[in-house]
Amino acid sequence: MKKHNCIVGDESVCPKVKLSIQDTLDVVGGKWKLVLISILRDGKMRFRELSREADISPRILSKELQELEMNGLVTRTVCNTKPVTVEYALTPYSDTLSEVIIAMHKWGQEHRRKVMEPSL
Amino acid sequence: MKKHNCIVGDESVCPKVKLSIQDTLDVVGGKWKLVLISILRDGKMRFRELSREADISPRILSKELQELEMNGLVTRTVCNTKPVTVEYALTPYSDTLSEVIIAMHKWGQEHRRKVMEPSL
DNA sequence: TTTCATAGTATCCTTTTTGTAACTGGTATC
DNA sequence: GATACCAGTTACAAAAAGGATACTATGAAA
Repeated sequence: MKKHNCIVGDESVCPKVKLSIQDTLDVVGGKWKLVLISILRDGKMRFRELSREADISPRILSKELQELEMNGLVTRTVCNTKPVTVEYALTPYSDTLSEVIIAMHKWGQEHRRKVMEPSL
Repeated sequence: MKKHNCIVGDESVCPKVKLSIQDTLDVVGGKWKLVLISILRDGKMRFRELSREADISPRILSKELQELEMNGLVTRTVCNTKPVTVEYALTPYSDTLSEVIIAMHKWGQEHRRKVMEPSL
């Protein structure tokens, strides 16, 4: 079978792929982060909007956004509006996740199509 | 901001991206599935091997493999060997996940590189 | 003054996930 | 027979994730 181009030689199989995937999952794993990012790709959004859009409770949303902010994927901007509003937007760095998001988007679509096939 | 090509018109933002991502996460979300698939891309492997390779306990591994098998991503083959061995291998369908896995692999590598940057 | 909207936080609870350790059953080896 | 390896399963525990509800604080509108 095809081996990956692996710089470090070791035990039996290169650990880099496994590690890389795990690193990625550490940052955008879980139920919500990629969903939130994919929603924010349509443009910045306020807290409540995002909450409604993603159908996620404030508590979880708050936590997820903090984590995304910590990892430099999202910015939080407080606006001087009538009731103070807060805008969340993607950072340029988050663009590096485009491939991942697009790939998952495409796969999800195709998979649904496949699963929906009439009793094949 | 750019809108996605959306067939169904609705509330405010197209739900298809969100749904597609969630569909994907339903199948390969969680801590292990993508890791296991990425390991199996190097070739079929037996239960214990996989357990050691991924550093995952038999209980979890068993459950994850069952779910992957249910979703048509992995095959389970019992071999008539001295002590019975069981081989797990990827299905052709799992190849459709290549883009996702490669994208996550690349991103994880790049992200680690970025995070490791000496006190930038 | 009461009410509503904003952006969260606090509290409590349930569900899901993950892990550990021990154990089954089969075959082979010592 | 005792031991060891394989592929799991079972029972139990711990932790993480997720969710519901209520609440804070601010300011504007009714």
